[in-house]
Amino acid sequence: MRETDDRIFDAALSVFARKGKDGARMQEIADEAGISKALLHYYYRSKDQLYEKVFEHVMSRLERSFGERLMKAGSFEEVLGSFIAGYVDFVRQNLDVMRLMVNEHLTGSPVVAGRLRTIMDSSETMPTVVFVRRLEEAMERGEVRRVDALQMLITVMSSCIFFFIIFPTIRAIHPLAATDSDQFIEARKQHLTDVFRTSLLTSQEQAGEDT
Amino acid sequence: MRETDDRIFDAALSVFARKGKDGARMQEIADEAGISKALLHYYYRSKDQLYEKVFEHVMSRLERSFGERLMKAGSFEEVLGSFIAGYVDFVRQNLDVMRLMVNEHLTGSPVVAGRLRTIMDSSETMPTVVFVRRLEEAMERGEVRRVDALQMLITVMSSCIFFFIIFPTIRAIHPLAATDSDQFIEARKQHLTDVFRTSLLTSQEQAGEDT
DNA sequence: GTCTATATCTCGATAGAC
DNA sequence: GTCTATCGAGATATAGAC
Repeated sequence: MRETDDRIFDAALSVFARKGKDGARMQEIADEAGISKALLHYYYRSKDQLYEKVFEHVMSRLERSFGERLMKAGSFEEVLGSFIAGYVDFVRQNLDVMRLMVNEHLTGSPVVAGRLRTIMDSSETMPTVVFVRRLEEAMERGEVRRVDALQMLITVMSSCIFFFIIFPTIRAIHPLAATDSDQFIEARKQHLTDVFRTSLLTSQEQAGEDT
Repeated sequence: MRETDDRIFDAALSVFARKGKDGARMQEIADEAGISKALLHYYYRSKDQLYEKVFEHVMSRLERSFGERLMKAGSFEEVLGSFIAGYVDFVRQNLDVMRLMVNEHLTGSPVVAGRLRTIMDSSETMPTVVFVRRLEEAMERGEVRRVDALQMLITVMSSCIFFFIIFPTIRAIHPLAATDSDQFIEARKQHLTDVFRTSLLTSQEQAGEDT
């Protein structure tokens, strides 16, 4: 059996992610961790401190994710494919992290924006940072047509993340998602890679056009 | 000064959207509506009933939005442009509606999925329904290359919605969003229309390829 | 470290005056 | 219709035994 500390952490992340900071109940976290409410307070004096801790950890998990893999990619086409696959997999394996971040944004907690800015600036291996740099380089070389690189980043990220949020609804409208979600997710990676590759890569026959 | 009823409704939508159903506080709603907590209970017996009412209204607002406009569009290229512009504008003008729906999904409330299914089936003027049908027709005619129409819908919707969720972060990384958000949003419509048009429309020189 | 029991506070909801 | 005051449930947090 794992350390109590770990179980608390996972339970807290899960509950905070679903209910938000205010909606979360200490009792629910304790239950999910299989301990008493008192013990929960023994480890973390208050709900605020527990949330703080969870949020810290989430941010660091985001920071060191799959950036290195991207650095190694050769062509921008490879970068695009790796970014999409890596991002989708990361979100799938860290659903609660994603939910927590979304919740943070919805509640308008001022913490997020400032922190993300710092991370984006500092970490040279942040996948998002690598993606933008590689995209800009590829535009320079004429490998891809000219677009606003940051807008492109936002578009690709949105497409990789948002469907996880509304998955219950997607289940209701897409047959494959209902029957085999893993297969649906793989199909989605394919679809996204295809859509954005087709949109970006300049072939000889296709003249570049900008905004 | 508007009807008390209206003020309550707007306040409730706003607070529920930010905090979720559990996280929302009746006191906060009362404050935002500029009335006492007691009066709030006078209008709506319980928090559950208030939430129910708000949710009902939100769903109906989604249902009859900008579907008619889409029906009139001629080519699929027009459909695409109208859908993106219409969707982005709808979300911008109904931010709380979007937040509420996202919150519903995060909390795993079973209400959403079932309801959306019904709406998607029933309403022939739902923008999303129109979009998918028009896309499929355009593929038949060879006006656009073959893709999974539902995946495409998800991708376009994601790109139109998600950036509103993470707007605080976007402010921190995109200069235009920080200085003039309206202008940023217009630029985003342009970007999305461009990206997906380029990806989908088959020109003579460009052979269709599928998943 | 972990529990049960309890103190303390906050929230949803009601009573009753105006 | 609107308020102040308050009840009772349920939440966070603490005390104290093991």
